[in-house]
Amino acid sequence: MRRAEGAVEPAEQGTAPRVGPCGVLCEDCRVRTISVCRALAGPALDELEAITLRIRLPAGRNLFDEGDPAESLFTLTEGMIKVFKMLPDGRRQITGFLLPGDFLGLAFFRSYAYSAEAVTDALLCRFPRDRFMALLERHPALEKELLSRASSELAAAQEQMLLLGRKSARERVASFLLGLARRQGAGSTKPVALPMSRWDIADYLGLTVETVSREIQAAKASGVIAMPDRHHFLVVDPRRLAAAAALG
Amino acid sequence: MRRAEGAVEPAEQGTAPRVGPCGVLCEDCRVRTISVCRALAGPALDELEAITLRIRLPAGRNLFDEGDPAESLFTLTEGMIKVFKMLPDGRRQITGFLLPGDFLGLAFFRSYAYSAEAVTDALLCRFPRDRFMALLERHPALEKELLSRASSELAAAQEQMLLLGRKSARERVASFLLGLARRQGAGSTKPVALPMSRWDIADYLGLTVETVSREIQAAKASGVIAMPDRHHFLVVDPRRLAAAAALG
DNA sequence: CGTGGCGTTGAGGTCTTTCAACGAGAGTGG
DNA sequence: CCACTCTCGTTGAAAGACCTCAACGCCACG
Repeated sequence: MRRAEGAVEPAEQGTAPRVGPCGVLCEDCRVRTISVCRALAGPALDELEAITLRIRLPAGRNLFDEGDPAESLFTLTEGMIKVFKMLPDGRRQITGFLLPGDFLGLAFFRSYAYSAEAVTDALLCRFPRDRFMALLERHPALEKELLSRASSELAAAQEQMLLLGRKSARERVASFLLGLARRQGAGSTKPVALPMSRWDIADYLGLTVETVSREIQAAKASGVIAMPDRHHFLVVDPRRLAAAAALG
Repeated sequence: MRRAEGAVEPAEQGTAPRVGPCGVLCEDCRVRTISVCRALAGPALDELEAITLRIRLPAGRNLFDEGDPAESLFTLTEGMIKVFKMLPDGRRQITGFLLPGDFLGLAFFRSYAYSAEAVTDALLCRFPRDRFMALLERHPALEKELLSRASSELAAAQEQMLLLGRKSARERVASFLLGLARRQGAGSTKPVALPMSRWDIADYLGLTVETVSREIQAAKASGVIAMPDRHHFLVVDPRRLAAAAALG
């Protein structure tokens, strides 16, 4: 869990695409970056672009730790990031898995209240905190967008509290699979990516790996889902999966 | 759980204090209201005051239900409110207990994502949603304050996820008591109010009433806390209580 | 004085965890 | 190429923390 020294480069400003750490994908990833930032910043896009740094984070590398000074904010443009808190004795609770487009580091505090680590290789936009805050002053629309996102995150957090406090192991796993399928916009034929380890799933659902493994096997055996391999699944029976998730 | 018809009155505008449902406390509660709203609105106070309605909510009455159209936002000025989500079969998860000064109903959605109910008799300021949003447009400082509060709430939610997902019953109860004591700014001699029922505590900590009762008794028996009565406690041994809470 | 909600306590049950073993696959180095 | 090691994932058996069911005391209330 060493600190990220992930390749950092200033945002593209000239016309010719530079070859960065992303190699040939660089121009493509720039397009995606702009698309994600536009969703975030709207009319403030140009100014946001000007303070954007691009970061590549290899799988397993951590972005920052709980307690680190919160010097940057991020948006994820590609890959998956996990966000978690730990107890002194090593117990861990993953509070979220981030997908492209998600915002990270919304902290009005001096230091991060949680740690963040790459699940898969990831690409992020990094914004220096002070410059981002200055941008916020000039663009109320950006602030409103952030408030809206914070509001959504809060709703998701409350849903997760319901899961952790009141759902059985079977319901937790079903809810998790269903949520993942929905976020990835999967029909019942398209396989859903499950890139995180069973340990990560367990720490997200407040269970042990063994229980997670058993429940996934049970779901497979009952024909609710199918698994082409251990890191992809198909929702075979959405109705039964939803029922198993105890949707409220 | 009927809907709140709690006495609603327009905010004071004249000079002479009207006698409202709060009776003789009205002027006092107006002072408190303004103080709370100033913390929220800063320089926008006057405009906020102009759209403020005061509500009195008796203990046990609910303010709104999950799914209701989100027509209002609130701040609590006195008493305690609980916020919760439910599953179709009746299982309940309380996601927070609100104290005076706390903001409620921060939803950029059409409807509330949770229910809210008074734990004790409560006084609130109610802001019509559309007028509040219009105010937000004109006062970026107010928006920033909201973002800051949302950010704090998110941090608290993550802390609670850690509790629900990874802490033992003993640790949960200890964390809860400690958190309550801190929020009420209690020294080790001043009793801390515990106005909610054991059922509420259980639904907040993801436990059963019986387990909550047993753990509270155990804490009492071990001399970590003392209880003058069933709804107040004293932190006798802060160090041991903190240790029992598995602080991270 | 009966009734009902709240809180506590006891005994037994069960769901999840703990402990343990094993197979598959990836990376290493001789 | 082949041991060797390590992580990941799965499965089984046993243990335990918390839940369920039940009974009881207390207090407010009609």
